[in-house]
Amino acid sequence: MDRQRRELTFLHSRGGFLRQSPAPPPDQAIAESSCSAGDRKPPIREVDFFSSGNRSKLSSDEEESKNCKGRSTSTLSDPGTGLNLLSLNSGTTAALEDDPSNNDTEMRMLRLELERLHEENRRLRSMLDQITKNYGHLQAQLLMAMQKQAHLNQREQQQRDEMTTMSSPTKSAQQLMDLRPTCAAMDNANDEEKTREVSDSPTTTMEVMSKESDHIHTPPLNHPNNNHNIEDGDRTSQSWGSPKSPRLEPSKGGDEQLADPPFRKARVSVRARSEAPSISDGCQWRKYGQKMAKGNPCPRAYYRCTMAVGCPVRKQVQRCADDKTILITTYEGNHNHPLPPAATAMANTTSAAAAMLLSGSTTSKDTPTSANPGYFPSLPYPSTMATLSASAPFPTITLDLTQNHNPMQLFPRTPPPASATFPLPLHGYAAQIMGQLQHSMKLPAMPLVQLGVGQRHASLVESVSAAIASDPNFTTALAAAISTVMGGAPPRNGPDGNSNANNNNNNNNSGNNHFLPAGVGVLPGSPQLPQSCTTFSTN
DNA sequence: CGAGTTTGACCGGCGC
DNA sequence: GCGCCGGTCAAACTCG
Repeated sequence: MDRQRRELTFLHSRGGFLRQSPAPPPDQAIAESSCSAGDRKPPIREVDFFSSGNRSKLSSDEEESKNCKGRSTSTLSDPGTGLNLLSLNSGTTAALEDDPSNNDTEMRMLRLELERLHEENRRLRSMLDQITKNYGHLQAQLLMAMQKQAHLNQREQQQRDEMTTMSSPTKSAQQLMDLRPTCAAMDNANDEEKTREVSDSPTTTMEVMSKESDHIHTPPLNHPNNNHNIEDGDRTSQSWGSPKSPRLEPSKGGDEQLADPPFRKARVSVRARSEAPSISDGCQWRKYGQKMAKGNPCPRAYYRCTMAVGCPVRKQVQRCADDKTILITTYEGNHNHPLPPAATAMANTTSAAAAMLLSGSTTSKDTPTSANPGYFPSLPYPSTMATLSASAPFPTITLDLTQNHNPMQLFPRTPPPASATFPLPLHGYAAQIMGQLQHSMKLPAMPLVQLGVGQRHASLVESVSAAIASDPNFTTALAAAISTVMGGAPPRNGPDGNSNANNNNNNNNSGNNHFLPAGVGVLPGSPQLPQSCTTFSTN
């Protein structure tokens, strides 16, 4: 901002054209100019480096980028913006006309200067993109290296343990317990080893991008009971932030309680634009606290799920410090009760995200049949849309719904192997949304389930592309579909997701605890809905 | 009057 | 050891 002010001051001194601006404070003026310019250029993708290390490491670049972005919107938000300012601002013109002797020269100088700044802006932007990419690659490499190393260590340790098992069974048992971190239930010993490794390593978060943030609020997903990967962890640690609040979840799941290692829990954070104070996600919440968090002028509210006694699910709601229109909702824990369909749909997505986060880091890349790709860089999504939280005390996956993207970007850029399942949580939504679209736009039914993923994507893309081409109301239909899928109600139908269970196609939400492989698309009417999940829709 | 919210106090972890 | 901070508790308060 200082930089922006300096720039404005600079321009002011150069041409004096800003002098005529009716007086909004610099910040406001910037915002206004940004708005008036129409922001025809997509904003720099926001990259969240939750890790303090990363943050500190990249802070300068980030700052630079922000400044760059700010400058971009204030003085050269897009090609020609500067000129537009000059030409559209009558006051400016008048100011320049007051000094006819230097008009041409000043104009030329200003143009040159603006062009130069624009170039610099572009350079910085590309630098930021590059840094983001590099960061992703490095993190992936680091994780892989750590996993390999850990795997080797574990093997050695295991061999040693086996040698001594006969004499000290207790110790082995204890070690086994220790191997159960957040992603507790693993299918085999190898997974447990990997899991442990992961929990010790920096957390990866991926930010899934989505679109139409104004209408979509993704539900978080912590979920649950269906998800083996998270269930144990959540059950054992129950309350979120469990290390600090062990009493919150008195006694449930007795057996698992015995082992109560202070391992991390996965969190699912959702960033979505919303003017509403909070998002309704199909669950009932009771506020139990509010705090001012450091570094954010907006208070953080704490909610607890009240749909069932003793439900361990918590959520935090806070507005983004940088952009107060962005609501950040963080979910933790698994519901221990059936959810309304509206909530289930959402929860499915969020739980998939959580599962992905947890199992993703526990799954080796060389296991192609795994349901989850191991690292976000391998995900077929633009890495810049994913926020990775590496330093958070809990593994956190952030679903960023604040960016506008083409609906097609819900799908991977490149189709994954046909044998793979959807690697990312939003696929659940995507599938549902597509289902809604099929319905609302009379698209031919697509047997998604039978198709391989690649085919599925291809079909979807083709069909939807065709729909877009043939139906100008696609956006409307998409919005309606999203509203429906989000569990909320399509604007015309109903109030909010809390009670609007019937709007959702997924009615089979109770009692089904089958674990949904992370990212498996949930189709409307899919019987494989998780029992408990957290969902939300817009208010 | 019950359910939900507000808000100051309290607790425990963590960094210095 | 101390202070900061995040998270939770619980009494007081509000609202329908």
